Amino acid sequence: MPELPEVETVVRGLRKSLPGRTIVEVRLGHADFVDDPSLLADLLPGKRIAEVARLGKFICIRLESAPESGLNFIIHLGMTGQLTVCRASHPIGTHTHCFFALDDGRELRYRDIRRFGRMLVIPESGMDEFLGHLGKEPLEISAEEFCGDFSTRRARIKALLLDQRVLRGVGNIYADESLFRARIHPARIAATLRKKQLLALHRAVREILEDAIRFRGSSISDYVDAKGERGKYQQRHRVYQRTGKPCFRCRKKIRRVIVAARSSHFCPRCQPAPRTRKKIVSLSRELFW
DNA sequence: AGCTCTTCCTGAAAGC
DNA sequence: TGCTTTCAGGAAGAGC
Repeated sequence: MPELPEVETVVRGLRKSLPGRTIVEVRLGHADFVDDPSLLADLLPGKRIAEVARLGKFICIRLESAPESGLNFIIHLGMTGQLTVCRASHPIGTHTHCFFALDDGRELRYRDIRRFGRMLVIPESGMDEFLGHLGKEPLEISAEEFCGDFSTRRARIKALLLDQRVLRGVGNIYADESLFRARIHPARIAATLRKKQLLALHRAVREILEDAIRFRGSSISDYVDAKGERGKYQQRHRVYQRTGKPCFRCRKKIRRVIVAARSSHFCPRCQPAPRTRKKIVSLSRELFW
């Protein structure tokens, strides 16, 4: 699934071919995930691509066309979205729903098997409001800000890591991998963590994401970059989808539990279960240990 | 505030 | 073998 490292890899790829190109035609197929399909088809043709950026898990393609102010073409890949650039003659894969023809004979294509993605156009003037719904960039947030944002929250740490209003870009894979690196159990209440643990987590999130970007992301099922190539970080996962396999640190079997309605993988020895009240201690043993 | 459940969707995998 | 069921998950919304 595309999370920050995968989206960053796609964005870096798009940056090599899109800036300077003009979109000449928009063709939409089964595109019910587009907020306003006719607006998209009306506004994009004739627009020149100025730059490509990443905002959390969103891809932001900035369009310019004097004398109007800029427009932002925003894409979220959801679970199975693929945004690639290829020759217009390139064979079309199944579930390819959007085509954006460019002025150099190539096409920006969007393929999305489950159609959990999202596409919208936002004028430059609306970007502040859009960004207001998103938390801080995990690669930019300082240790102080990170500790400040987490230390007062009574929610489970895993739920907060996944909450895009807290940090933008972390998803299930990197939340689990970061918690393992910081040796924190996913069900721990954020406010009960020691400063030292929050600092370790801040650092772990950053290191894991940077490492994953270096390996061009994780390809679990459908993720590919802008050239259609798979990532390699899935080979380096320490806990994610390793249920029953030995921990790389201590050899204890990796466990899987549901936290924040998401499967969460962790090492029961390296990431000790949260303390619980006596009454439910046996239940908690069963769930977390 | 924070949790759980539901919805969207398809394909892989498990169950029978 | 082949059909049916279950599950996975990012995000948003409902309800508690």
